[in-house]
Amino acid sequence: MKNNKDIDALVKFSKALGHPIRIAILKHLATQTTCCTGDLVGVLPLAQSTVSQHLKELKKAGFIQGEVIPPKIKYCIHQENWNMAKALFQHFFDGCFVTNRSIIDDH
Amino acid sequence: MKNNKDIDALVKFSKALGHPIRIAILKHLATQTTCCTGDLVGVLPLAQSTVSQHLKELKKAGFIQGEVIPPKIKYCIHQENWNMAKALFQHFFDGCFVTNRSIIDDH
DNA sequence: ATGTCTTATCGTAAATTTACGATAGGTCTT
DNA sequence: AAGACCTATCGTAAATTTACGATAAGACAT
Repeated sequence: MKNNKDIDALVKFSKALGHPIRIAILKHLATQTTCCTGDLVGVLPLAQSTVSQHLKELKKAGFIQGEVIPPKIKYCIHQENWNMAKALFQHFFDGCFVTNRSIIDDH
Repeated sequence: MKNNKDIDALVKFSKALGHPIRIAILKHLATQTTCCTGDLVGVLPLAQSTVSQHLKELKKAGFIQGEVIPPKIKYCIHQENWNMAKALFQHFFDGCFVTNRSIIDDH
């Protein structure tokens, strides 16, 4: 946790994880070999537009990616970013007790 | 990540981490042997009431605890819950991928 | 008791998030 | 070209979050 970019990333990831539906989506995606919006709509107690909105948030955070397979869109975990998020949280919880300088900007 | 209680806890922790000021507070608390509200107010670009509000959120999430040492209140990381959060995130990022079928079964 | 110091809470406005139905867009099939 | 299918986006209302100043609450000192 050395710079502001890491903090921003941590905040970004945390925000995305801060809703039970999005956790559910990620867990579902992680256990499916293939999964499109419609599948999630069928499982979640939400309107299609709302599910799409949550998918958009997860995509914006970098957790997932979509692949167009007409007429559907297959979603899956963005493995690289997933690992990055995992490392960020890990370092935060571990390394929060090692170095720190300025509270706002620890260059 | 077996039940809803874990998911709720994960969401609760994620929400608390979903704001840069709160990350800054946690990082600051983690490196101070002692730290009260006033110290944080002096360092953060926010009003006292706002800092107090963020501290309340962090306390609600379980990340921190306050000890009254008149006339101040000393805050510190709630170690037990901190470790619990760490474990939760770890299991979430790890355990979401107990199986990797992509090698055996494409799409 | 009064005043001081520190922090929490109240009241509020502005911004953001969440949810929905309706609609638009893109691709394939006929 | 028309229709069917799937998903994203738009417009929106309700709920939540964030920030502030003002005020209250608690403990000590005078």
